[in-house]
Amino acid sequence: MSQQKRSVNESFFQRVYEVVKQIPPGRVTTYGAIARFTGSPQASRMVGWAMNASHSYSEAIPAHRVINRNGLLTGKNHFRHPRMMQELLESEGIRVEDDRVVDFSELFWDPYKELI
DNA sequence: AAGCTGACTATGG
DNA sequence: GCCATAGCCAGCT
Repeated sequence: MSQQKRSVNESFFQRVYEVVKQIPPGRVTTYGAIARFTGSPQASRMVGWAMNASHSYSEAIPAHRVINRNGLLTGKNHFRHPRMMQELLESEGIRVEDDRVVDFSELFWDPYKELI
């Protein structure tokens, strides 16, 4: 029973990680898009929570490629250094101005379209 | 144990 | 176009 419940929880986090891991370098996506793709359209907060928990995950999760729907780097404060998120993005060729991804709509990576 | 919080988002005024 | 509200749900107090 409890094992079943745990597997459900793992499934949600697992799915989030699986999606995030497949974001190509130089592209970004949103919490909402991942939440929709993982089956809980309104659970975008949980996606952020999953990113917070991604530290204890065995594999590296490119959490810096997950931003909010406005293209803002809302999660930067949760990195080891607040500027790390922007630096990682810029190292992939993404321009960031004032905590916002430039040309966000063009760089947006939609799991539904790209992942099928 | 019940309630608050939060790396969000959509909607309504 | 900004502010308030509500839905979501795991973890923390």
